[in-house]
Amino acid sequence: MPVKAIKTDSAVKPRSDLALANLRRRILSGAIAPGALLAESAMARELGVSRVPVREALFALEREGLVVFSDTGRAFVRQLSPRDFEELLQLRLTLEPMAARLAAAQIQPHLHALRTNIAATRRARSLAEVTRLDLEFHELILTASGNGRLLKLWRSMRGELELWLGRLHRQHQGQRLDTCEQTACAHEGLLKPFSSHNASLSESKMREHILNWREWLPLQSGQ
Amino acid sequence: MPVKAIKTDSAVKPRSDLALANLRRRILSGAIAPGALLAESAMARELGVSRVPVREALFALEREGLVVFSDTGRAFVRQLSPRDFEELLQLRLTLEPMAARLAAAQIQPHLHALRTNIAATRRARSLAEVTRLDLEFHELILTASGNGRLLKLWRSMRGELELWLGRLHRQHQGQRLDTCEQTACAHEGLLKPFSSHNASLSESKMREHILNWREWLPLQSGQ
DNA sequence: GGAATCCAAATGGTATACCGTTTTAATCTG
DNA sequence: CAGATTAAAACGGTATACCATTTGGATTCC
Repeated sequence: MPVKAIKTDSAVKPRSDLALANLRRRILSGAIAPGALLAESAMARELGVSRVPVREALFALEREGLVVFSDTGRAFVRQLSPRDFEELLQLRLTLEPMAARLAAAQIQPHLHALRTNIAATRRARSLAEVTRLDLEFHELILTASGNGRLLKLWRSMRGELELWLGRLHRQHQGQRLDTCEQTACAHEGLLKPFSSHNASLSESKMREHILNWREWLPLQSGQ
Repeated sequence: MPVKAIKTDSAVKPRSDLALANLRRRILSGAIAPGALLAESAMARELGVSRVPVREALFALEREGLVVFSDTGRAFVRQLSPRDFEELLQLRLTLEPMAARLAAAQIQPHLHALRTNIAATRRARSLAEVTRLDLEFHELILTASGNGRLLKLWRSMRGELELWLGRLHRQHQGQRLDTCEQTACAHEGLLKPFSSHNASLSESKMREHILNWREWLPLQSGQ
């Protein structure tokens, strides 16, 4: 055993991860407005790190869809139009039913996590929490599909979804607090065809579920 | 007019783009073997630039699927298994028929480019060129779909496809030189339902086309 | 001979510094 | 006052340097 004392495994937090988490949180919470400039120097100063990790974080955020770069290399908080949201929905309507079909055959090991998620949804105390759990439920299905790339594609859209939903909720505070139970029920309904390993029914139910979900949303508003 | 002489618009080549293009070419051509370590310092020395632009290029290549990072941050040339390729095909079978359906309504402005592509495919002199034109044809459809995110998702898979196909061709040199005409014909067949704006037929023909294409490939081999 | 140990070289993460370009705003011009 | 000009500040791209960790192999030990 080395004299050097205990090796703490690692637990070394890269500063770029710190910057990433910080910026992501502030963008999703709306603390940084859509369209705002994310200057490397300013962010670095705020976070007490150098520009290099900030730079990496910005690239990562671009991949998540939360940030866009101008042609001169400046980073801005992503702005979304209703059109953007429709595009995302179109993709969900293709990818998620596919995931549901694939997942039906091998859902067993994931059932516990799914049920836990539904229970947590019922106990959720805020719209933001319901949204997070909702997306998590869907991501669990994507995971269960067994197609790693499919999951990756979904994750690359998740940031944009959260961005849009967060802004939507902030514009309609207090409304639709019943979403909690509705979401839980809808997800429970999805679980049935999964449990019986019915692939084609899982697929069509998922498509229907996403279409319904779309109807619930207040669709107006821009940015 | 400024005294300072002519402003050459820009034409300033970022060194990171140079590094990106160089590495991409060498990886796709097989000059750098699958699984090989891509050390930042070595690449920087070779290219005569500092590590910073190399670093950026590596991140970009990771996004393209040509490079993977170990948990300690080292970059390696991507290795692909038959399973990976099957996942890609599953996704193509979902995304491209969808793109075809959407594109059918608004294919008009893209017909010329598509026909030019087919003509070029007929004149292609190497398997690599056919592959490039083949992928370009499909990317044109994705573009015509009008869903920008759909195109982005496709592009994030394109690198992996090229990687796999390149390796496959190098293992079966000289075979299937008739692919040239076959590909052109298949693509011409696809063009018909597009021209008549038949969305559902475009969709199913595209699905069929991809399935056929899969059959043509020599499926064995790993890495 | 095989496994644990240890050390030197290699590697990645990050801070700092420099430079050309882009922005921005103040100034000038009509 | 509106538009063009220009100069200063801000910003991004990149080179260099330093440090902690990782790696790979030589060495040691059993």
